[in-house]
Amino acid sequence: MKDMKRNLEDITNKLKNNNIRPSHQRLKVLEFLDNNRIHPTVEQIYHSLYDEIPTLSKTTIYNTLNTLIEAGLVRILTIEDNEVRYDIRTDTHGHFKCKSCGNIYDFEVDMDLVEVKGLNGFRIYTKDVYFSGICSKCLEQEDGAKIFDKVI
Amino acid sequence: MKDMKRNLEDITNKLKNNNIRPSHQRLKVLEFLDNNRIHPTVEQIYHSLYDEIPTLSKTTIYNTLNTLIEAGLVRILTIEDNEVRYDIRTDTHGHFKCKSCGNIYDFEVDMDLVEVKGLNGFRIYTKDVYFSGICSKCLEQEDGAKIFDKVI
DNA sequence: TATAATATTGTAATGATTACAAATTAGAAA
DNA sequence: TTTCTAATTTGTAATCATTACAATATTATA
Ligand SMILES: [Mn+2]
Ligand SMILES: [Mn+2]
Ligand SMILES: [Zn+2]
Ligand SMILES: [Zn+2]
Repeated sequence: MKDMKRNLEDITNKLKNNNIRPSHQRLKVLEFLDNNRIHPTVEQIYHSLYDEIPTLSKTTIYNTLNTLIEAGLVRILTIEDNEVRYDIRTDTHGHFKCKSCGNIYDFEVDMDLVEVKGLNGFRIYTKDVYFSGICSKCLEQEDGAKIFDKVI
Repeated sequence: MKDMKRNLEDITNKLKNNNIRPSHQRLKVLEFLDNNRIHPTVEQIYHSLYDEIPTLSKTTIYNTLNTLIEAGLVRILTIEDNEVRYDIRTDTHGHFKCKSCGNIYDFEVDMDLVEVKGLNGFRIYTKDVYFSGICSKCLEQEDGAKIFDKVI
């Protein structure tokens, strides 16, 4: 209870600090991203908030996300064709997509030590890492041989 | 001259070896990807081949690329929202996108040595790396201070 | 050459995102 | 609290990339 309120206050301040009016819709979108760290799509966010906000428009989700991205509070993930996802974590971290369940996991990676060849004289601003494979849950649940045979 | 012919023969064999009929359009698409390592978009490929093949349809470009991807001869790059690109290199390598000129460069990276936390029990199949910043050409050409001030 | 299988083409359909203007809401001022 | 104005939300239309589909053309083989 208290945590919920505190959290909402934090989110409100987060918006205010970035000169973004803390409207009901914006608070709900940011709260959803904070509570559901699943790198959701626009569709997922819209569908999840629709019960609470029956007048909600999908355009508002797009507008809000673009506003949040511009302010650096959210970042966009385009790890695969035809699915754009949104991440409330903006610090450097890697992403793993499970080919079986489709879930996207965060992982920690230190790219500072990685050696690269062919970028002499280049100025690097961002480093993104994207892995894919089968997550531990899917490996446990499903039959090992089955997964091994699956065409990837 | 001779190299061109040889190259075309190689491309034809490449298709045949993968049970893909070496049609005129397919040869031209693959040849373009081989000769122009710029990670082109569908639009770029279409536009470049249109002079040679006036009857060319954009659907053919899509069909051909999907066929080549399925055969593992080409891979798709979705390093940024709203631009899908295609790469004839299918071996593991990194990509750098210049925020100034928009060009995408290949670079060599050894991901085997990279340490990650949070993927215990995961089976990893692919590892992709995507950097962004300013390329050496743009740094040389433009005024340093100007680039530094530019909002990224 | 004749035939059947496959590829190409043009057009229509789909789906995600954006543009835009009207309606609503939030925040400051009175 | 009420009023006023600017910002936000909403619904609809427009745009753009990609795919579906059927007709036409091409290829491989006999
Ligand atoms: Mn993440
Ligand atoms: Mn490449
Ligand atoms: Zn999984
Ligand atoms: Zn550049």
